[in-house]
Order: sequence, then C-alpha cells, then structure tokens
Amino acid sequence: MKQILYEQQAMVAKAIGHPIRMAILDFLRSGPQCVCDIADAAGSERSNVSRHLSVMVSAGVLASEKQGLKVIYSIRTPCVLGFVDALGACLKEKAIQGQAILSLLS
Amino acid sequence: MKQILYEQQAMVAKAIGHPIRMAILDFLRSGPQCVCDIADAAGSERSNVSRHLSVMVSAGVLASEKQGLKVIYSIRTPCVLGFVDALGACLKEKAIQGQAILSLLS
DNA sequence: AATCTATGTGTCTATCTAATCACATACTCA
DNA sequence: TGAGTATGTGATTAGATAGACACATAGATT
Repeated sequence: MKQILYEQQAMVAKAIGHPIRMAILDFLRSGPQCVCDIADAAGSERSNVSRHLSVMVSAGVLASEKQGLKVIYSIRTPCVLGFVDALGACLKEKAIQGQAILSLLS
Repeated sequence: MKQILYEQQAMVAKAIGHPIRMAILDFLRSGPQCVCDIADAAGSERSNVSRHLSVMVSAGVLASEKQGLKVIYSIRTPCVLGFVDALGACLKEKAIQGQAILSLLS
C-alpha cells in the first residue's frame, strides 16, 4: 500500500535529480519558456533537453502547452518549487556547518 | 558557478529518488535504527540496503554512528524530512485534482 | 582463542539512463 | 505549395545503477 506512495515520491525526486533538470527548473522560475530557450539556458542540446523535459512532464513536475510552432513548458504547481527550495535549505544548512568548522581551523 | 549548486541539489534529490530509499527515510522518522531493522522494514536484502544507506550518507541525507556491533543510521537534519514532506504535498495536490476530475465523470 | 553477529565490500549481471546524431513531424510564412 | 523553424523520436553508444551472492572485517560473547 505504502509502496505505491514511495514509488510516486521516488519518481518525482528522480525526475529532478539531475543537474540539467535543476537548471531547467531554476530557469522556469522566471516563467514559462519554449524548448530552445530552455536548451540555451541549460547549455545542452535541444533533443537532449526535450527528453529531460518529457521526463519531468511524466513525473508531473512540469506542464507543456503548444503555442503555434513552439511548445511552452512551465512549472506545474508552485509546490514543485517548494521542494526545490527545501533542497536548497538543506544544502545551506550543510554549508553553514562547514563554515563553522572552517572558522575553528583558521 | 551555479552549476555546482545544481549538481549538489541533484545529488540530494537523486539520493532519495528510489522507492527503497523513500521507505528507509519514512522508517527513520521513528528514530535512529540499525541496518538489519532498516532492511526488515524496507523488505530488502542487507547488503543492498547497506549500499542504499551509504549513498544517502554520501549525499548528506543520513548520518551514521557505530554503537558496538551495530551501526545506527539517522536522518541528518530535520530539513531532509521537509523535502520529503514537500514531495508528499505535491502528490497530494495532484491526487486532489484527480479526484475532482473523477467526480465530474461520475 | 573460538565463535557468533552485524555490517560493509568485491564481483558479476541485468537493467536503466544520458547523450548524440540523424531524421520525421508539425506548424508558419512567403 | 515550398522553404524554413521548432520540436519530438528512433537508434546507438557509453556509462551508471540496482540487486544478488559470497566473503571479509569488526566487535561481542563464551
């Protein structure tokens, strides 16, 4: 029963567990964007980015909408940014601990 | 510059992006536990669980401490659970949307 | 010391993932 | 209609990952 929940959660976590995908999410904070702009921002190839995007759509992290020739991707719900920010908070905490250790050594 | 941040964030997300690891985190909510109890709770083999645990320690998600014959694993910082809970919130939101669609069809 | 228990690690295999290239498709505009 | 642009997808390759088993190690117990 809980197994299904774990799988769903893992799917979402895995969908954002890649540097390029993190870069994409960060870029999409500024609003919905088309694939080629996303690819430029992420510094990766179009086809590759297209695949990353489709993984995130499957996981329910992103939404896509066709507008003429372009396909516009956006963050599906604000709570997606909630867990990205929670990730950042964790790293920040670790960095602060590291800094404390550093100051003890200097 | 930001690249390093993305990699760090992705590392943490990837470290929890697996059903067994989710189960482990959920189990560790109840407090620090030894490997064999974690393995039983996760329903997986010891050696396998041991590897999952070490991945999460590397990512900074878990902490480990040796107590006699046993090694006790614990959640390194509360904000890790914040991240997991944010994941859950996202799924909940999606489920509620799904339920709304369902009620429109019935 | 001999043995038992809990854990980690080497090795192997099967599977998944990411990246790249070429190409197909869908749509726009002249 | 034909050229051009944006996107997705098949095929391939290289590399990562997960799981299983046997075994090594560290510490406890007798």
